[in-house]
Amino acid sequence: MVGTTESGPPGTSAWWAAHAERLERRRPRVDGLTIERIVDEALALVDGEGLDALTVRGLAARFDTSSATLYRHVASRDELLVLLVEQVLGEIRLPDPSLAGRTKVLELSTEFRRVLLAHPNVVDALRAAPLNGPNAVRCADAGLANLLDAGYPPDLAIPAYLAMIDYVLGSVFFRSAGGDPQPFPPAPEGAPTLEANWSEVAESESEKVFAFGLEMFLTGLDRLTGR
Amino acid sequence: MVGTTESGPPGTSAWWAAHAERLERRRPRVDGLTIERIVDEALALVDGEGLDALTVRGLAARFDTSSATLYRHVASRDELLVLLVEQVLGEIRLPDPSLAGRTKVLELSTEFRRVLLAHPNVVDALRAAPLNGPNAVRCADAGLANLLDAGYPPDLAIPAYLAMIDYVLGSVFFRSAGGDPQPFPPAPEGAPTLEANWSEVAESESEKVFAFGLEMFLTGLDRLTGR
DNA sequence: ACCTGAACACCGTTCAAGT
DNA sequence: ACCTGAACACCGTTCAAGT
Repeated sequence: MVGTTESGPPGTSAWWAAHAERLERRRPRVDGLTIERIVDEALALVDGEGLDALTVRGLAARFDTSSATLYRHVASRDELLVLLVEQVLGEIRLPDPSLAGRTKVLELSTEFRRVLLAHPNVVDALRAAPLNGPNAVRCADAGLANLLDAGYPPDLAIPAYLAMIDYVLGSVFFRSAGGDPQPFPPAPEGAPTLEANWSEVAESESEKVFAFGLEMFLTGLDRLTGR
Repeated sequence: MVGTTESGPPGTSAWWAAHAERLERRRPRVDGLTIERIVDEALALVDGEGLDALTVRGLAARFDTSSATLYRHVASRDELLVLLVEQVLGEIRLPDPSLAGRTKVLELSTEFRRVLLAHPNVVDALRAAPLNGPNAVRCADAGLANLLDAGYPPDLAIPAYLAMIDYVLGSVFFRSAGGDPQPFPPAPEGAPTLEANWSEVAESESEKVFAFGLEMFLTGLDRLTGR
């Protein structure tokens, strides 16, 4: 991308600041492309065909143009991933502030998971770069605030916060980018315990498993804090 | 790979059966290559340079040969990923059977996580194909057996089992393939709650966070089962 | 100043031609 | 029968040459 001022790698705070400036300074282009249109199209492409299908060439083709032309709007494929993630995180609706803390904790976790499952092919991009976009920061702050609001002391709320983020990500892992429909659990041949419980294991709904795990976790927290 | 009998996609039970047969039928090759040597080298490559660096051409180069030659031993890059995953899962040591059930649950989860963190670049390959290899099946069966052995009834043990696998995977997500060193949490600019707790958040050890989450989860299970 | 065809250094995979 | 150079259809990214 010609004329880009140095701003560090995509996704860093410095890059986000420079990005905001670029958006303000921009003038109309003859090709009619904007970052917004490009990211929208990229998300449609990734949702439909997977993260690997997001190639600069392929995306350019959707606009009937060449990769070189796209590079006048986006500095790299990595930058595209950063913008894609921020766009998806923007779909997360924070719980009503007036709700009880524990309810907000449950709701935000479930909402985070819902949005990731709405865009499973984007999940891998979450770790491609730092998560310093406005939407990421907004959600990250709310997550910790909710736990504190629920009354858990900081020395429990903080590890609980970090553990819950891991849990949400793990709960979508096998259904995310490039994932086989059912990689796990394995066929139970040669696995006596799995075989004996196979119908219950195979029929488990991931939604219910997630809610169960979340509830167990919070119940443990409650017991530890004497509730 | 010439002469491969049809056996379904890599990672399926049918494929594993055919794979075992192939290993038995094989005769020495003039190039001196074996699947074992290829997988060992692939793992070294992935551990050192990431999953994306595992290219058929690049791997062939490590044996001073061409990609076409490698394709006489391995049918596809996907097959390589399946074998890589199985190799890594083979490093998981199951807990001593004589230990208490709850202890075994904690130990196996921690061991699973340890092995994944020893090969963070392999983690993504876990969902590339079904997990029906002998090592995967062995570990999967032990995981459920341990929970039942701990005394949790099947209708709790099964969702607990599935939730715990998700949790382990989530706990390594941000440190796995292609992951930035520290993508999360974000820099706390504009995030008042994160900012107020920043030193505690930033200094959290992922090992401790993981153990905390696991303990909370099992404590919740204990309470639900009246313990 | 802005745009882009063509090139560079890569991919996974196949197969005809060699031994 | 076994092996592999060369090709096919792709990548991300750059830049000289055009307008």
